[in-house]
Amino acid sequence: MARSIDPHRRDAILDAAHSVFASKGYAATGIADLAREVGIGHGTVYRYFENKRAVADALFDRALTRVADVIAAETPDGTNDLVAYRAQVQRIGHRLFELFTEDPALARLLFHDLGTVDPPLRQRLADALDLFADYTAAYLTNGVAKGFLRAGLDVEITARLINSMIFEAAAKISDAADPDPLRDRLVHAVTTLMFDGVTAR
Amino acid sequence: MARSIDPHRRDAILDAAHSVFASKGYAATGIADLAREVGIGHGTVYRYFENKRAVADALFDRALTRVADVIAAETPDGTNDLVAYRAQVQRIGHRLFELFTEDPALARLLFHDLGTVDPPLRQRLADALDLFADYTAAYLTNGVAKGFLRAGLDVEITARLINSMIFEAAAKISDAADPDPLRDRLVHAVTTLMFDGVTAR
Amino acid sequence: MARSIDPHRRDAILDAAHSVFASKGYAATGIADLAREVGIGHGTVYRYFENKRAVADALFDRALTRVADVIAAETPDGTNDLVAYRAQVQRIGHRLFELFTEDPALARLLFHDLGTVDPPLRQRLADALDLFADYTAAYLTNGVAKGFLRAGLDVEITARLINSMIFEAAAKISDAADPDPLRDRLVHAVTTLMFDGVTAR
Amino acid sequence: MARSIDPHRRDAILDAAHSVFASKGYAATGIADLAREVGIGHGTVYRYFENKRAVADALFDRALTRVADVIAAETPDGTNDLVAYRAQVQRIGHRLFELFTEDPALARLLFHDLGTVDPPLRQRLADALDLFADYTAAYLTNGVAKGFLRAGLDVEITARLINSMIFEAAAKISDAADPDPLRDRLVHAVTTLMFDGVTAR
DNA sequence: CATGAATGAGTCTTCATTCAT
DNA sequence: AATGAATGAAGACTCATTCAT
Repeated sequence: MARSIDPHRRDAILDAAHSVFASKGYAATGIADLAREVGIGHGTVYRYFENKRAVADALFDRALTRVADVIAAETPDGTNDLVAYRAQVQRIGHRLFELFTEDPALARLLFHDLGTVDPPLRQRLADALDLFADYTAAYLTNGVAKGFLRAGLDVEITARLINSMIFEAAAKISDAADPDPLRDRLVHAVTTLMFDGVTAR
Repeated sequence: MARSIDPHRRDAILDAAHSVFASKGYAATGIADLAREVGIGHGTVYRYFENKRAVADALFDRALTRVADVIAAETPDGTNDLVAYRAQVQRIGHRLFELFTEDPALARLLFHDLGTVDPPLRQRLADALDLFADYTAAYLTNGVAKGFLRAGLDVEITARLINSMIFEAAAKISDAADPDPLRDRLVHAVTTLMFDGVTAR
Repeated sequence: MARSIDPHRRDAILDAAHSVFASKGYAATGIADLAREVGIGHGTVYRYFENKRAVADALFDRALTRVADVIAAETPDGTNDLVAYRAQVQRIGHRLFELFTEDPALARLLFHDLGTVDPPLRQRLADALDLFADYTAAYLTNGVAKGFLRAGLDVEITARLINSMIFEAAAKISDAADPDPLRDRLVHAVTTLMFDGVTAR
Repeated sequence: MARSIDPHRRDAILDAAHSVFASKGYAATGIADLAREVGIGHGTVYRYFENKRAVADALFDRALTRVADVIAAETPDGTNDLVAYRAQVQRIGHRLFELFTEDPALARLLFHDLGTVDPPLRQRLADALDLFADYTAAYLTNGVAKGFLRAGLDVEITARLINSMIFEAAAKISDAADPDPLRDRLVHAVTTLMFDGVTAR
C-alpha cells in the first residue's frame, strides 16, 4: 500500500483542508473541494490519505502540534517569583496570539470544527485540552510550591479556567479584522484577571 | 410552514435532536435517527419542521433560551458592594451549573455542534455570545462605577474572558460522571480566580 | 365500501382537478391541491374517489362526454347536398368552439395532459379519437354515397385529418385572450380548407 | 455544470430517455430507469446532466432539431406553380413520415409528453409550433403572391391547420404496426385535402 | 361522514471511494 | 503516479394513502 510520495503535496492538501474545513465545515466540504483548491485531480487525494476522515485526523495532528509547540517552548518549573512567571505568561500569550493572528482559521478548526467530526476525534480534542491543562497546572503547582501563588489554589480546575481564557482570547484575535491593536490589550486583560482578579485594591 | 398541531410532539422531536445531535453531530444525524428516537415515522418530522435545518434552528432557540433565562434572572446594577456582587456571581454560577448538570448535552450542543451547522447559525451563536458578554460587561461596569471593582478595568474584554471561564466550567460539569462534588469546587475556583487572581497575598 | 355521498361535492372535486390538472399537470398536482381548491380536507377526496388515478379517469370521462355531446348532436346521414353538409360542419364547429371558449382548460386537459398519465388512459384517449374519427368518417361516407363529396376519398384517413384540424383550431381558441373575433375566422378557414383546399380557381 | 466527456454516452442517455419517456411519461420515469436502460450506474447520469429536468430539455432540443431539419430542407419561395408546390409538399411529407417511421416515439415525445413536463417546456413547444406555422405560412404566402394559391387565404390560420394535419398523420404513422403501406396513402390524403378539399368536382 | 395527523414507499441527488487508463 | 469517469450507498424530502377521532 504505497502511501504518500511527495510530502510537499500532502502538506498542500492539508493546507487546503485547513482553510476549507474552517470556512465551510468538515461535513460540507468534499474531497473534490480540497483537490480543486490544490489544483490536482480528486482521485489523487487518495494517494496521500486513506479517506476523508484521515485528512481530518492528520489536520488535527498538525494543528495541535502548532499550538503545542508554543506551549512547550517554556518550562513550567523555570520561574521562581511572580515577576518572572508573569513575564512568562505574557510571553506565551504573545506567541500564541501571533500564531492565531498568522493563521486565523486555526482556532476555529482546532477548537470547534474538528471536534464535531467524530466521537473519536472529539476525544482526541478532549485529551489535548487535558494535556494543555496539565501543562498549565504544572506552572501553577510550581508557583504554589515556591510560594508566589496562592496556597490552596485548586490547581487542576484553575488551570482549565486559565486555558479557556487564553483560547477565548485566541479565538477573538482570530476573528478580528485588525488584530494588532488587540493583542496587547488581550494579553494585559488576561494577565490582570489571572493574577489580580477584578477586585479593586 | 410547520403545521405543528401537537406541541408535545414537536418538543419530543427537539428532545431527540438535542441528544442525538449532541452525541453524533448535526451532519452525521439523519432525520430518520430523530424519528426512530421519538418512535414516529420519519415523514412525520416534516409535519413539525420545514426541513432538517429548521430543527437545528429551533433547537438553538430553545437551548439559548434556557441559558439566557438563567443569566437574565439577575440584574446587573442591583449590587453595591463586593460581597453582594460575589454572592450574585456565585448564584448565577450555581444556577448555570445546575442547568448544565441536568442537561449534560446542552453545553456541547449550544457552544460547539450547532455553531458548525451553517454560517448563519454560526453567526447566531456569535451574536448570542456577544449578548452574554454585554450582560457580563454591564455587571463589571456597575462594579467599576460603584468603586468595588478595579478602576481602569478593560470591561469589554474581561467580560468575554469571564464568560469563557464560566462556560468552560459548564462544559466540564457536563462531562463529569458525578457532577455534584464538582459544583462547589468549580464555583469556588471561578470566583476566586475572577475576583482575586492566582497571586499569593 | 360506501362511495360518493354528495354528487355535488364529487363534481366540485372534478372541477378542481379540471383546472389544476390543466395548469400544473397531473403529476405535479397533489390530492391536497384539489382538496384545498374545493375547501375540504384532503382525506375527504378519498370518500369520492378510490385514488388519485381514479380522479383522472372520471375527469377524462366527463371531459370526453362534453365533446362527444356536441359531436353527437348532429346525425351523419341527415344531409343530402353540399350546402347542407357545409352548414352542418359549420354548426358543429361553432358549437365546439363555444365549448372550448367557455372552458379553455378542456382542450389541454383532454388532448394533452390526461393522455400522459398512464398507458391505459392514453389508450382510452386513442379510442376516443378513433370514435370521433369514425363519426367524421360516417359524414364523409354519406357525402360520397350521395355524390356531393369526392368519389374515391380516403374516408378513414381524411376523417382523422379533418378532426385534427378541428381540434387544433379548438386548442388555438382555448389559448386566445379574446376568442370571439377568432371564432368566425377559424370556422371559415377550416371549412374553406376542408371543402375547397388552398388551390386557386 | 454537465461535465460530459463522452458524447456517445450522453447520447445513449438521451436515447434511453427518448424511448422511456415516450412509453412511461416523463413524470413516471426515474433517473434509475434511464440508467438501467443504458446499463450504467444511476449516479453516472448526473455526470452528463445537471438533473432530471435537464435531460428533458436536451431531449426536447434534439427531437425538435430532427423535425426542424426536415422542414428547413426546403425553401418557401422556391416554387412558382402549383405542380411544383404540390411536389414540394409531398417531398416534405415523405421525409417527415420517414423520420417518424424510423423513430416512432418522436411524435409522442415531442408533441405530447415533453409539453407536460413544465410550463417553460410547454412554452418552448408552443414556440416551436409557432415557428413551424410561420414556415408553412411562408409557403402559403409565396403561393398566394404568385397566384397559384387562393387569393384571400387566411394564411396564418390555414398554416396551423395544415401543420396539424401533417403532425396528426405523423402520429398515426408512428403508431402503425406496418407503416410502409400507410405512407403513400397518408401523403396522398393530406395533399388532396389540402389542395383540393373534399368537395366533388 | 369529514378530517388531517401519521406513515413510509419512492425519488432525486450528492459525494466518498474505486479503478482503468 | 495521477487522473477523473463511474459507481452506488446514503439521505433529504414528497406525497398518496390510511385511519383514529
